Formats: sequence, structure tokens, C-alpha cells
Amino acid sequence: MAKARHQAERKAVERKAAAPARKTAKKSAAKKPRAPKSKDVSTEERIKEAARKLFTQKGFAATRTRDIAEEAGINLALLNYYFRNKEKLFEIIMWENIQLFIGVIMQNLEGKDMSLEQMLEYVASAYIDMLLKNPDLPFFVLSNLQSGAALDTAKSGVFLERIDNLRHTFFNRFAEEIRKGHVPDIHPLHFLANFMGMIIFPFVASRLLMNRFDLSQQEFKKLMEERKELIPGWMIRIMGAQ
Amino acid sequence: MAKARHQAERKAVERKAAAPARKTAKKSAAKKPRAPKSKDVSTEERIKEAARKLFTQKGFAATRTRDIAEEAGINLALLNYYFRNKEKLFEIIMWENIQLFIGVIMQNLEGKDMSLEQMLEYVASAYIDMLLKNPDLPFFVLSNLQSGAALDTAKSGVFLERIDNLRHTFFNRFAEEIRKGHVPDIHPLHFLANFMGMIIFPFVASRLLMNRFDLSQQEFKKLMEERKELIPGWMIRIMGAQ
DNA sequence: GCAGGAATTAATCATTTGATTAAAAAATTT
DNA sequence: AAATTTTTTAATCAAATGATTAATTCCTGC
Repeated sequence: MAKARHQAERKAVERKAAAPARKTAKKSAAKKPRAPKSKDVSTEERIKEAARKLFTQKGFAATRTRDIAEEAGINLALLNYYFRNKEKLFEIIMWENIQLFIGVIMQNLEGKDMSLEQMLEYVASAYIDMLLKNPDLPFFVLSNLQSGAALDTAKSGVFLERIDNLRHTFFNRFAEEIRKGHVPDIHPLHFLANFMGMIIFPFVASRLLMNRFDLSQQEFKKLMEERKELIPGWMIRIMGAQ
Repeated sequence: MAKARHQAERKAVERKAAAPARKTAKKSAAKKPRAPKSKDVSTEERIKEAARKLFTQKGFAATRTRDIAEEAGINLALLNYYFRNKEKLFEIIMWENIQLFIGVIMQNLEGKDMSLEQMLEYVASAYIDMLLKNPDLPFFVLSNLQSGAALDTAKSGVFLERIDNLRHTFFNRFAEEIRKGHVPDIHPLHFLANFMGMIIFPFVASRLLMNRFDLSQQEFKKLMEERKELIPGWMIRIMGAQ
């Protein structure tokens, strides 16, 4: 009786029953090189890849688990076998996406000692490269940070900490420049917003821009490449003493 | 028999049965001041208001018709009575949102004769005002233009035409400035992307920015107000001969 | 090669969700 | 105020969808 109690109950009651499945999958993955079939990629990875594509493109609500299964070429039940449920799978993808989104900055800034201008050049270049490879990423990340769901999770601690690191690195240098009088005394949000806006916005509005300017994918890409060098120059101009 | 055939059939077969309902609703609205109950707003309008709020906030897929009904305080069936189905209602909201989104520019530019700098000031100011009132709008609009669905609809013709108008107004002036040598010879997309990015991006990332800079709603608003004046100045600097 | 665990599948469930219907209530017309 | 039309509601439907189960196939170590 009461086969599938829902929501609250389920989380407490059925966890014990369902968890082993995922656990075993994980365990075997850790134990061996994990080459179960003749496939070149593990099933788990194929599901994740399909999920990443669809979730990133269409968001959580608009993505059906069946679509993921089909895209991955696997049976629907396997999705739940490996990842328990849609939410859990989504969370994994979301965090990987967020990592990707901010990781670029971290790699280029953490521990390095360079001038503000160098930082601008490094970040702009790395970011645009990343966005050219993952054009849907900013939309996905911003939408999930916007909703606030991500900002409240436990994991978000790690995320926000890294963001804070970045902010400090960036703004310590920034405060220094202000002190020196190289940069006007304006709230740093303005500069971050400008910088990120110039980098990210064209990708968020890419469809509209390409459509209106009659640009091919290639032409768009070329323009974005141009921006790698242009944006730092623009930023310097903007930041120049008023 | 065959009570509710779906999809394809429905559109052809049931249109005749369902259309009158909406038509009559419309007709009575046109015929009289339309004050059916003691309510201050018509039912139709209340549904649209609720739909606008939820669709704009959560998107099409994540919004349930039941949520709209509850938000509007009406019976679920009324939604279909007035708007036929979820898709139709969504389309109405989407186009109204898009109109709002681009209308601001049009009102401030169409038919007026002003310098590039004046245009920048007018547009930035009007846009930021509008975004302060409708913070979720850019996300909604960009997401629905991004998916491309909107760009393919019949209605998009009107929309794109107005956009083109804007582009021409803007870039005729722009080309002129380039000819005069006042502005570097760079693809105009760069400037549009910068301008729109500086205006819109902070709103798209508002949650993250407010969170990281420890800003209250009020403080955020104040910074955005500042940007009304700052952005045109920045744009002028950016566009200055290299 | 076979025993036992892991991976996979087809079938099925329960719930959600968009939509419809038939009847009641309210408003409008005559 | 009776008749007619418009608006609203409760009940219900059918399809979509996330999830589970029980059986089957596939490996892997012995």
C-alpha cells in the first residue's frame, strides 16, 4: 500500500531504497576504468552530456527526461538509475555550468600578479573563447542565479567564495588605481557591469544581432574575436580620469 | 464520440466551436464599457495581468495555467474561455512585452532630429527607467528572441520592421560620423552591443550583482540612475577617434 | 562456464497539467 | 419578468511526464 508517497515522504522514506542504485553505479565507476559496454563513453557520461545540452539550451522546466534519454540514446529508466531523478541531474549540470562560467576568470587571475590592463586582456580573451564554445552558457547561468535557487543551496557557498576571491583580486587592484588617481572614484559595480556586459551581452543577444545585421555564424564569431582586443581598450578609456 | 481529438485536428475542427466564446467576450468588450461584475478590472484583464507576471518571471514552460488562474483569482476554465489556450495567452503577453521592450527606443527616436550624443542620452535614460519598472523584461524578451520562435512568427514582421527603423535612424547618423572621422571605422554591431550591454546587462545580472556588492534594492536603483548619465559619456569616449 | 552483481529494458504507475463540458449564476435584452 | 445571452464554476478527461518495478541481458571474478 502507499507505493509512491510523494514529496516530503519520498525524500525520507524512499531515499534508502533508491540510493543504493546510484551508489553502486558510482562505486563501480570508482573501482574500475569503467568500460562496461563496447561504447567509447560511459553511459553515465552520455546521459550527462545529453542533459547538459538540453538543460543548457531549454532550461529545467522545458526539458523532458524522455528527451534527455532519447538524446543520449538510452532507456529512460537509466536516467533515474544513475542520477535518481531529474532535479538531481539538473543540479549536477547546473554546478558544472557555473564552474565553467566562473572558472575561466579564476584560472586567469588567481595567484597571478599583473596590471589591471593585463587582467582585462586575459579575462576578455579567455571569456570570449569560452563563450564561443558555449554560447548558451551565460543565459543558463544568469537565469539560474537570477531565480536565486542556486544562490541558496549549500554548494553555493563554494561558488560565492570563489566569486569573492575574484572580486577581491580585482578590486584591490582597482582601489589602488583609484588611490593613484588613475581611475575615477565611481562605484566598482559600474566597471564590472560594463566589462561583463560588453563581453557577455552580445552572446545573450546573439540571435537578434545576427538576424538584424545579417551575419553568418562565421561573421559573428569574427566580430567576437575582434572584441577580445577592443574591449580592454574601451575599458581603459572608460576608466581614464574624467 | 471522439470528444477531444488533439493537436492537428483540434485546430481545424474545434476552432469553430471555441472561437465564438472568445469572440463574444471581445464583442461585449467592444460594445460596452464592460463592467460585468462589481470588480474594478475586467476578468480578461486580470488574467492577462497574472499571466504577464508569471510568464515574464518564470517563462512559458515553468508556468502552469493553474498558477495563472490562482494568481488572477479566477476559475481555470475562464483562462481558456477568454484566451483559448495557454499558447495563445502566452503569445499575447510575449508581443506586449516585446513592444514594451522596443517601444521605449522608438518613442524617443522616431521622427526626432538630434545629435548622436542626444540620442544616447535619451535612449539610456528612457531605457533604464523602463527597466527599473520591469526588471524581468530583458530576460524574458531575450530568451524568447533567442529561441527564435518569436522571430519566425507572422507578427515578427512588424516587430523587425520597427527594429530596422531604429537601426537605420541610428546608423545613418552613425555612418555620417564615421565619414566625418569623428568615430572609428568599426562594425556598428560593436557599438550597439556595448550600448545595449551597458544598459541591459546590470539588470540581467542584478541578483548576482546585488548579492555580491551587498546592495539593497534602493542602492541598486540609485546606481542604475547614475548610469543614465554615465553611459552616454562612456559611449562617447569609446567612440572617440582611436 | 557459472554464480552473482551491474547494467539495461519494457511495461506500468501515479501525478500533473492543459483542456473541455455541462450546468449554474449573472447580466442583458425584450 | 421572461427570454436570451454572457460569464462563471465544478467536475472530468486525456495526454504528458517523472518515476518505479520486475524481469532480462551483460559482465566479471572465480
